[in-house]
Amino acid sequence: MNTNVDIENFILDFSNSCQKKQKKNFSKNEVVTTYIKNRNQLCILLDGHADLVRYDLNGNRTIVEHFSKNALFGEVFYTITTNNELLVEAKSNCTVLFYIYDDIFHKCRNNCKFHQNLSENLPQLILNKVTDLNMRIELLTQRSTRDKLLRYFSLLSTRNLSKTFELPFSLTDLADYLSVDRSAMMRELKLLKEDGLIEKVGNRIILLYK
Amino acid sequence: MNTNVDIENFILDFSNSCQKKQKKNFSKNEVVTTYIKNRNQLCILLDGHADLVRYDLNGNRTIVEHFSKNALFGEVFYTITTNNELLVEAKSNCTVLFYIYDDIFHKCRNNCKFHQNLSENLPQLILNKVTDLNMRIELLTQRSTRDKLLRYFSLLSTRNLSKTFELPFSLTDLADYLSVDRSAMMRELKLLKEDGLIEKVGNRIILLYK
DNA sequence: TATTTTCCGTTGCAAAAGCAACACATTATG
DNA sequence: CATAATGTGTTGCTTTTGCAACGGAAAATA
Repeated sequence: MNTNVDIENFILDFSNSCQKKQKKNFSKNEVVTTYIKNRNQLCILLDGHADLVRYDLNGNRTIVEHFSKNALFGEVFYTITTNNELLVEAKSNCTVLFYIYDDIFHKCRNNCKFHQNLSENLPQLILNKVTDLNMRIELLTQRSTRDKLLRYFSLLSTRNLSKTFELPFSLTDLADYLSVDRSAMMRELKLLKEDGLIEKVGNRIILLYK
Repeated sequence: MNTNVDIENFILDFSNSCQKKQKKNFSKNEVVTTYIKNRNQLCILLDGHADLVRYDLNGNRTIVEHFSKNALFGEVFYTITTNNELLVEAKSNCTVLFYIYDDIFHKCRNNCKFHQNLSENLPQLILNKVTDLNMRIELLTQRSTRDKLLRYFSLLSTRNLSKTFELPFSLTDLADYLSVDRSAMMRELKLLKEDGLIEKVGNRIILLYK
């Protein structure tokens, strides 16, 4: 079921017709939003790339999610239970729509075209998010750094329909995304190269197995 | 926004009125379903507890998700990209509704009460799942076994509104849920006790800090 | 109730991952 | 363009984790 076209149109409608929204642009490295208890914000990334980042008390930085076009984020999706900072950082110039989730559903009682579109399309958008999160969990449940790398590469390879692909992260960020120590990850990358499983040219990875 | 009552009613409606469904009972340890490519099944757990379990090629068992009342699962939420076995195992007697996702949305073009309810309530149900998955990711991104345990305990404590709570897992299963070695986890549990951070009486944990 | 199976708790040893530090390359920025 | 900031690649050492194995407790089952 390819719903991409539907979703494109829906988001356009959404971004043009809803009153209770804000549309903002951000440049690279700007903070798009910080997660705040009880605010219940819902955001749609119209364009660009951004990361949800957590800074914990040990000083570790974790990239919790990586967002690209049409990704959803905001407190609606996240029950905040710690004092860890959670922020969304723009990784490129990007455009974001902001809503308060409760508004959307209160207005849903009216029968306007916009809200009809909304209730038809939001499930699919959220569903995409769920599958993303499940892929993320599959990554994180790999027991070793090596397996995390291989799983991640295999995912990118599938997504690109090619054994060759660009990393969407710097290596430093990749470590924060896999939730491992950077130097340990570099060591493992070297081993993967030595074992002839991958090649790495700059930002480009080539899978050599299977 | 408390939507629990709505969702209860919706699920009742759902389970009584939809033609293209199956309702089945399972007893403890039975396999509820196996994830199969391109089937696109959607399941609702009406009652009981069940786990989504992955067996990987290294022989590791991972509890990917833990489901309780009203949880959603099935291939709709999961893009299968490996040959790892993914199965849902009943952890107690349970009742499950089975649908094929595509059917649900094709029928949505009609205006029957059931599908109106569906499109109103499914987003909220899925949203609950998203927040669950995000909590899961927060757990898995903890860098050490110790932090995973503490984070998990803190979650259960918040959920129970008490520093004392029952583990919903056997210790063996808990290790598979945190994606760590069981013996290493036991060692860490012992250290937590020795450091005076927790007490453990049978299946019951008592948090001693803060 | 007897017996098999699963789970708990522990340990020694090996392997993996984290930490800290550094040099060098690359990329931003005044 | 000069300089600062950030990212890459590497290494020695320490700590954590995983593995294998075992005995006993508890639970399921015949």
